[in-house]
Amino acid sequence: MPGVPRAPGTDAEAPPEWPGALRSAGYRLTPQRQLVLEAVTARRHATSEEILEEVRQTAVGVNISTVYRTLELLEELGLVRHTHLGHGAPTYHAATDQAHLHLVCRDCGAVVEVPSTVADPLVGALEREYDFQTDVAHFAIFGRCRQCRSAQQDLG
Amino acid sequence: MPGVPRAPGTDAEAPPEWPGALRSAGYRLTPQRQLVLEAVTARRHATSEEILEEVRQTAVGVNISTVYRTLELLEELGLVRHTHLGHGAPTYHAATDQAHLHLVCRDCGAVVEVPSTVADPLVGALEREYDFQTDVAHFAIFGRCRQCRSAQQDLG
DNA sequence: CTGAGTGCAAAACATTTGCAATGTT
DNA sequence: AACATTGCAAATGTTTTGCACTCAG
Repeated sequence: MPGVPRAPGTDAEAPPEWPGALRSAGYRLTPQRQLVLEAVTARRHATSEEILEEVRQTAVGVNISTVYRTLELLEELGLVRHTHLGHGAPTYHAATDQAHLHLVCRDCGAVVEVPSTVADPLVGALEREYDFQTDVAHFAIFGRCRQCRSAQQDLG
Repeated sequence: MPGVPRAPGTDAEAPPEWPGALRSAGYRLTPQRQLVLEAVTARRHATSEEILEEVRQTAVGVNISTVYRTLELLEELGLVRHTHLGHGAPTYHAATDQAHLHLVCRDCGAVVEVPSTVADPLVGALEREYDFQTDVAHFAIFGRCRQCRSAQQDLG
Protein backbone atom coordinates (compact mmCIF):
# COMPACT_ATOMS: atom_id res chain seq x y z
CA MET A 1 0.00 0.00 0.00
CA PRO A 2 1.22 3.52 -0.77
CA GLY A 3 1.01 5.79 2.22
CA VAL A 4 2.38 3.48 4.87
CA PRO A 5 5.03 5.60 6.60
CA ARG A 6 8.50 4.21 7.00
CA ALA A 7 10.03 3.47 10.39
CA PRO A 8 12.41 6.13 11.72
CA GLY A 9 16.04 5.46 10.85
CA THR A 10 15.05 2.96 8.21
CA ASP A 11 15.15 4.39 4.75
CA ALA A 12 15.75 1.11 2.96
CA GLU A 13 13.76 0.73 -0.23
CA ALA A 14 12.18 -2.52 -1.27
CA PRO A 15 13.02 -3.39 -4.89
CA PRO A 16 10.74 -1.27 -7.10
CA GLU A 17 9.24 -4.21 -8.95
CA TRP A 18 7.90 -6.07 -5.94
CA PRO A 19 4.20 -5.21 -6.38
CA GLY A 20 4.31 -6.66 -9.88
CA ALA A 21 6.00 -9.80 -8.63
CA LEU A 22 3.15 -10.33 -6.19
CA ARG A 23 0.35 -9.36 -8.56
CA SER A 24 1.50 -11.37 -11.52
CA ALA A 25 1.65 -14.44 -9.31
CA GLY A 26 -1.94 -13.80 -8.25
CA TYR A 27 -1.23 -12.54 -4.72
CA ARG A 28 -2.65 -9.45 -3.07
CA LEU A 29 -0.77 -6.37 -2.02
CA THR A 30 -1.05 -5.84 1.70
CA PRO A 31 0.68 -3.44 4.08
CA GLN A 32 2.06 -6.44 5.96
CA ARG A 33 3.80 -7.75 2.87
CA GLN A 34 5.25 -4.36 2.03
CA LEU A 35 6.48 -3.86 5.56
CA VAL A 36 8.06 -7.29 5.85
CA LEU A 37 9.90 -6.81 2.57
CA GLU A 38 11.12 -3.39 3.68
CA ALA A 39 12.23 -4.78 7.03
CA VAL A 40 14.18 -7.57 5.34
CA THR A 41 15.80 -5.01 3.05
CA ALA A 42 16.60 -2.64 5.90
CA ARG A 43 18.06 -5.07 8.43
CA ARG A 44 20.79 -7.42 7.40
CA HIS A 45 20.78 -11.00 8.72
CA ALA A 46 17.48 -10.47 10.48
CA THR A 47 15.62 -13.35 12.12
CA SER A 48 11.83 -13.63 11.95
CA GLU A 49 11.61 -12.15 15.42
CA GLU A 50 13.80 -9.19 14.48
CA ILE A 51 11.79 -8.62 11.34
CA LEU A 52 8.62 -8.57 13.41
CA GLU A 53 10.21 -6.03 15.73
CA GLU A 54 11.14 -3.83 12.77
CA VAL A 55 7.68 -4.14 11.22
CA ARG A 56 6.04 -3.23 14.52
CA GLN A 57 7.88 0.08 14.59
CA THR A 58 5.38 1.05 11.92
CA ALA A 59 2.42 -1.25 12.46
CA VAL A 60 1.99 -2.50 16.00
CA GLY A 61 -0.70 -5.07 15.34
CA VAL A 62 1.26 -7.34 13.02
CA ASN A 63 1.52 -10.95 14.17
CA ILE A 64 4.53 -13.25 14.09
CA SER A 65 2.65 -15.87 12.10
CA THR A 66 2.08 -13.32 9.37
CA VAL A 67 5.80 -12.68 9.28
CA TYR A 68 6.50 -16.39 8.83
CA ARG A 69 3.85 -16.75 6.14
CA THR A 70 5.05 -13.64 4.35
CA LEU A 71 8.71 -14.62 4.41
CA GLU A 72 7.79 -17.98 2.95
CA LEU A 73 5.83 -16.27 0.19
CA LEU A 74 8.50 -13.70 -0.60
CA GLU A 75 11.09 -16.43 -0.73
CA GLU A 76 8.94 -18.45 -3.11
CA LEU A 77 8.68 -15.36 -5.34
CA GLY A 78 12.46 -14.96 -5.24
CA LEU A 79 12.40 -11.58 -3.50
CA VAL A 80 13.96 -12.86 -0.28
CA ARG A 81 16.48 -15.54 0.69
CA HIS A 82 17.49 -17.08 3.97
CA THR A 83 20.80 -18.25 5.38
CA HIS A 84 21.72 -20.47 8.31
CA LEU A 85 24.37 -18.74 10.36
CA GLY A 86 24.30 -21.16 13.26
CA HIS A 87 22.16 -23.35 15.47
CA GLY A 88 19.54 -20.68 15.94
CA ALA A 89 16.86 -19.23 13.74
CA PRO A 90 17.68 -18.63 10.07
CA THR A 91 18.31 -15.06 8.92
CA TYR A 92 16.70 -13.34 5.97
CA HIS A 93 17.99 -10.90 3.39
CA ALA A 94 16.74 -9.25 0.23
CA ALA A 95 17.48 -11.10 -3.00
CA THR A 96 18.89 -7.86 -4.38
CA ASP A 97 21.73 -7.85 -1.84
CA GLN A 98 25.02 -8.54 -3.49
CA ALA A 99 26.17 -12.13 -3.20
CA HIS A 100 28.34 -12.77 -0.18
CA LEU A 101 29.06 -15.57 2.20
CA HIS A 102 29.40 -15.63 5.95
CA LEU A 103 32.31 -16.76 8.05
CA VAL A 104 31.10 -17.60 11.55
CA CYS A 105 33.61 -17.93 14.37
CA ARG A 106 32.96 -20.91 16.61
CA ASP A 107 34.57 -19.19 19.58
CA CYS A 108 33.29 -15.62 19.60
CA GLY A 109 30.36 -16.01 17.23
CA ALA A 110 31.48 -13.13 15.03
CA VAL A 111 30.02 -13.08 11.53
CA VAL A 112 32.27 -11.78 8.76
CA GLU A 113 30.99 -11.21 5.23
CA VAL A 114 33.25 -12.04 2.33
CA PRO A 115 32.58 -11.77 -1.41
CA SER A 116 31.30 -15.09 -2.67
CA THR A 117 33.96 -15.10 -5.38
CA VAL A 118 36.40 -16.67 -2.91
CA ALA A 119 34.33 -19.83 -3.29
CA ASP A 120 34.59 -19.88 -7.09
CA PRO A 121 37.23 -22.63 -7.16
CA LEU A 122 35.08 -24.82 -4.92
CA VAL A 123 31.94 -24.09 -6.92
CA GLY A 124 33.80 -24.93 -10.12
CA ALA A 125 35.15 -28.18 -8.72
CA LEU A 126 31.72 -29.29 -7.48
CA GLU A 127 30.25 -28.45 -10.86
CA ARG A 128 32.92 -30.34 -12.76
CA GLU A 129 33.36 -33.35 -10.51
CA TYR A 130 29.85 -33.85 -9.14
CA ASP A 131 27.61 -31.95 -11.52
CA PHE A 132 26.42 -30.03 -8.46
CA GLN A 133 25.10 -26.46 -8.75
CA THR A 134 26.17 -24.74 -5.54
CA ASP A 135 24.31 -22.07 -3.58
CA VAL A 136 27.29 -20.93 -1.53
CA ALA A 137 25.38 -18.45 0.60
CA HIS A 138 22.73 -20.74 2.03
CA PHE A 139 24.89 -22.06 4.82
CA ALA A 140 27.58 -20.13 6.63
CA ILE A 141 31.19 -21.30 6.77
CA PHE A 142 32.28 -22.27 10.24
CA GLY A 143 35.69 -21.90 11.78
CA ARG A 144 37.84 -19.67 13.90
CA CYS A 145 38.47 -16.00 13.25
CA ARG A 146 41.74 -14.10 13.36
CA GLN A 147 41.13 -12.60 16.80
CA CYS A 148 40.31 -15.92 18.44
CA ARG A 149 43.25 -17.62 16.78
CA SER A 150 45.72 -15.11 18.13
CA ALA A 151 44.04 -15.12 21.54
CA GLN A 152 44.48 -18.90 21.60
CA GLN A 153 48.13 -18.55 20.58
CA ASP A 154 48.82 -16.07 23.36
CA LEU A 155 48.01 -18.73 25.94
CA GLY A 156 50.78 -21.09 24.82
CA MET B 1 31.04 -50.13 31.38
CA PRO B 2 32.22 -53.55 30.29
CA GLY B 3 29.41 -56.02 30.08
CA VAL B 4 26.78 -53.88 28.39
CA PRO B 5 25.70 -55.98 25.40
CA ARG B 6 25.74 -54.39 21.97
CA ALA B 7 22.57 -53.84 19.94
CA PRO B 8 21.92 -56.45 17.23
CA GLY B 9 23.27 -55.44 13.82
CA THR B 10 25.46 -52.82 15.39
CA ASP B 11 29.02 -53.90 15.76
CA ALA B 12 30.51 -50.43 15.63
CA GLU B 13 33.27 -49.89 18.12
CA ALA B 14 33.72 -46.67 19.97
CA PRO B 15 37.32 -45.42 19.82
CA PRO B 16 39.30 -47.47 22.34
CA GLU B 17 40.57 -44.49 24.29
CA TRP B 18 37.19 -42.99 25.20
CA PRO B 19 37.12 -44.09 28.85
CA GLY B 20 40.41 -42.32 29.41
CA ALA B 21 39.13 -39.18 27.73
CA LEU B 22 36.21 -39.11 30.16
CA ARG B 23 38.19 -40.05 33.24
CA SER B 24 41.08 -37.68 32.72
CA ALA B 25 38.61 -34.85 32.38
CA GLY B 26 37.05 -35.86 35.69
CA TYR B 27 33.85 -37.37 34.33
CA ARG B 28 32.33 -40.71 35.24
CA LEU B 29 31.90 -43.73 33.03
CA THR B 30 28.25 -44.63 32.67
CA PRO B 31 26.44 -47.12 30.46
CA GLN B 32 24.51 -44.23 28.93
CA ARG B 33 27.70 -42.50 27.83
CA GLN B 34 29.11 -45.67 26.37
CA LEU B 35 25.89 -46.42 24.51
CA VAL B 36 25.52 -42.91 23.11
CA LEU B 37 29.08 -42.92 21.84
CA GLU B 38 28.56 -46.34 20.26
CA ALA B 39 25.30 -45.20 18.67
CA VAL B 40 26.99 -42.14 17.19
CA THR B 41 29.77 -44.33 15.85
CA ALA B 42 27.37 -46.90 14.44
CA ARG B 43 24.88 -44.62 12.69
CA ARG B 44 26.05 -41.97 10.29
CA HIS B 45 24.40 -38.53 10.33
CA ALA B 46 22.19 -39.49 13.23
CA THR B 47 19.97 -36.93 14.93
CA SER B 48 19.48 -36.91 18.71
CA GLU B 49 16.20 -38.74 18.25
CA GLU B 50 17.81 -41.43 16.09
CA ILE B 51 20.61 -41.83 18.59
CA LEU B 52 18.05 -42.30 21.34
CA GLU B 53 16.31 -44.94 19.24
CA GLU B 54 19.60 -46.77 18.72
CA VAL B 55 20.53 -46.57 22.40
CA ARG B 56 17.12 -47.92 23.39
CA GLN B 57 17.72 -51.08 21.42
CA THR B 58 20.02 -51.96 24.28
CA ALA B 59 18.74 -49.94 27.23
CA VAL B 60 15.05 -49.05 27.10
CA GLY B 61 14.99 -46.65 30.00
CA VAL B 62 17.36 -44.03 28.61
CA ASN B 63 15.90 -40.54 28.35
CA ILE B 64 16.23 -38.01 25.53
CA SER B 65 17.59 -35.35 27.87
CA THR B 66 20.44 -37.69 28.76
CA VAL B 67 21.20 -38.04 25.06
CA TYR B 68 21.38 -34.27 24.67
CA ARG B 69 23.53 -33.85 27.75
CA THR B 70 25.83 -36.68 26.70
CA LEU B 71 26.25 -35.45 23.14
CA GLU B 72 27.19 -32.04 24.48
CA LEU B 73 29.74 -33.61 26.79
CA LEU B 74 31.24 -35.91 24.15
CA GLU B 75 31.52 -32.99 21.78
CA GLU B 76 33.26 -30.92 24.42
CA LEU B 77 35.74 -33.79 24.87
CA GLY B 78 36.31 -33.91 21.12
CA LEU B 79 34.96 -37.45 20.69
CA VAL B 80 31.91 -36.37 18.68
CA ARG B 81 31.11 -33.63 16.17
CA HIS B 82 27.88 -32.33 14.72
CA THR B 83 26.92 -31.04 11.30
CA HIS B 84 23.97 -29.01 10.05
CA LEU B 85 22.54 -30.69 6.99
CA GLY B 86 19.45 -28.53 6.69
CA HIS B 87 16.75 -26.70 8.58
CA GLY B 88 16.10 -29.62 10.88
CA ALA B 89 17.96 -31.13 13.77
CA PRO B 90 21.77 -31.33 13.57
CA THR B 91 23.37 -34.71 12.95
CA TYR B 92 26.19 -36.27 14.94
CA HIS B 93 29.19 -38.35 13.96
CA ALA B 94 32.26 -39.79 15.64
CA ALA B 95 35.34 -37.57 15.56
CA THR B 96 37.27 -40.54 14.19
CA ASP B 97 35.23 -40.56 10.97
CA GLN B 98 37.28 -39.48 8.01
CA ALA B 99 36.79 -35.86 6.99
CA HIS B 100 34.12 -35.31 4.40
CA LEU B 101 31.59 -32.68 3.51
CA HIS B 102 27.96 -32.92 2.54
CA LEU B 103 26.24 -31.68 -0.58
CA VAL B 104 22.53 -31.25 0.12
CA CYS B 105 20.10 -30.91 -2.78
CA ARG B 106 17.51 -28.22 -2.25
CA ASP B 107 15.01 -29.99 -4.48
CA CYS B 108 15.15 -33.68 -3.53
CA GLY B 109 16.97 -33.38 -0.22
CA ALA B 110 19.60 -35.95 -1.21
CA VAL B 111 22.83 -35.84 0.80
CA VAL B 112 26.03 -36.68 -1.07
CA GLU B 113 29.35 -37.08 0.72
CA VAL B 114 32.47 -35.79 -0.94
CA PRO B 115 36.08 -35.81 0.30
CA SER B 116 36.79 -32.54 2.02
CA THR B 117 39.85 -32.04 -0.14
CA VAL B 118 37.65 -30.44 -2.83
CA ALA B 119 37.39 -27.49 -0.47
CA ASP B 120 41.16 -27.10 -0.08
CA PRO B 121 41.38 -24.12 -2.44
CA LEU B 122 38.62 -22.33 -0.52
CA VAL B 123 40.16 -23.21 2.83
CA GLY B 124 43.52 -21.92 1.60
CA ALA B 125 42.03 -18.68 0.31
CA LEU B 126 40.18 -18.02 3.57
CA GLU B 127 43.34 -18.74 5.52
CA ARG B 128 45.46 -16.43 3.34
CA GLU B 129 43.01 -13.60 2.79
CA TYR B 130 41.07 -13.53 6.06
CA ASP B 131 43.25 -15.45 8.50
CA PHE B 132 40.24 -17.71 9.03
CA GLN B 133 40.66 -21.35 10.07
CA THR B 134 37.86 -23.22 8.34
CA ASP B 135 35.91 -26.22 9.63
CA VAL B 136 34.47 -27.20 6.26
CA ALA B 137 32.32 -30.03 7.57
CA HIS B 138 30.29 -28.12 10.14
CA PHE B 139 27.73 -26.83 7.67
CA ALA B 140 26.56 -28.68 4.59
CA ILE B 141 26.87 -27.17 1.12
CA PHE B 142 23.53 -26.38 -0.43
CA GLY B 143 22.58 -26.54 -4.07
CA ARG B 144 21.04 -28.73 -6.71
CA CYS B 145 22.15 -32.25 -7.55
CA ARG B 146 22.73 -33.83 -10.95
CA GLN B 147 19.40 -35.65 -11.02
CA CYS B 148 17.34 -32.57 -10.19
CA ARG B 149 19.27 -30.44 -12.67
CA SER B 150 18.56 -32.82 -15.55
CA ALA B 151 14.94 -33.23 -14.44
CA GLN B 152 14.61 -29.45 -14.55
CA GLN B 153 16.22 -29.33 -17.98
CA ASP B 154 13.81 -31.96 -19.34
CA LEU B 155 10.92 -29.58 -18.72
CA GLY B 156 12.25 -26.88 -21.05
C1' DC C 1 29.29 -42.61 51.35
C1' DT C 2 28.98 -38.60 48.32
C1' DG C 3 28.15 -35.97 44.56
C1' DA C 4 28.05 -36.59 39.49
C1' DG C 5 24.70 -38.28 36.52
C1' DT C 6 20.05 -39.68 35.34
C1' DG C 7 14.92 -39.79 34.58
C1' DC C 8 10.99 -37.26 34.68
C1' DA C 9 8.07 -33.46 34.02
C1' DA C 10 7.67 -28.88 33.03
C1' DA C 11 9.53 -24.83 30.76
C1' DA C 12 11.47 -22.54 26.93
C1' DC C 13 11.88 -21.62 22.20
C1' DA C 14 10.79 -21.66 17.21
C1' DT C 15 7.51 -22.61 13.95
C1' DT C 16 2.99 -24.21 12.10
C1' DT C 17 -1.90 -24.57 11.78
C1' DG C 18 -7.22 -24.07 12.27
C1' DC C 19 -10.53 -20.86 12.20
C1' DA C 20 -13.26 -16.74 12.47
C1' DA C 21 -12.76 -11.86 11.36
C1' DT C 22 -10.98 -8.56 8.08
C1' DG C 23 -9.87 -5.98 3.97
C1' DT C 24 -8.02 -6.14 -1.07
C1' DT C 25 -9.63 -6.54 -5.41
C1' DA D 1 -19.46 -9.31 -2.48
C1' DA D 2 -15.90 -12.98 -2.72
C1' DC D 3 -12.23 -15.01 -0.96
C1' DA D 4 -7.26 -14.25 -0.02
C1' DT D 5 -5.09 -12.76 3.97
C1' DT D 6 -4.65 -11.79 8.73
C1' DG D 7 -4.73 -12.18 13.96
C1' DC D 8 -5.26 -15.09 17.56
C1' DA D 9 -4.73 -19.11 20.16
C1' DA D 10 -3.60 -23.58 20.34
C1' DA D 11 -0.78 -27.38 18.56
C1' DT D 12 3.72 -29.06 17.21
C1' DG D 13 8.49 -30.26 17.42
C1' DT D 14 12.90 -29.69 19.46
C1' DT D 15 15.96 -28.60 23.09
C1' DT D 16 16.74 -27.06 27.91
C1' DT D 17 16.18 -26.99 32.82
C1' DG D 18 14.92 -27.95 37.91
C1' DC D 19 14.72 -31.36 41.04
C1' DA D 20 14.64 -35.68 43.55
C1' DC D 21 16.57 -40.19 43.14
C1' DT D 22 20.36 -43.34 41.85
C1' DC D 23 24.72 -45.31 41.19
C1' DA D 24 29.86 -44.90 39.83
C1' DG D 25 33.94 -44.14 42.20
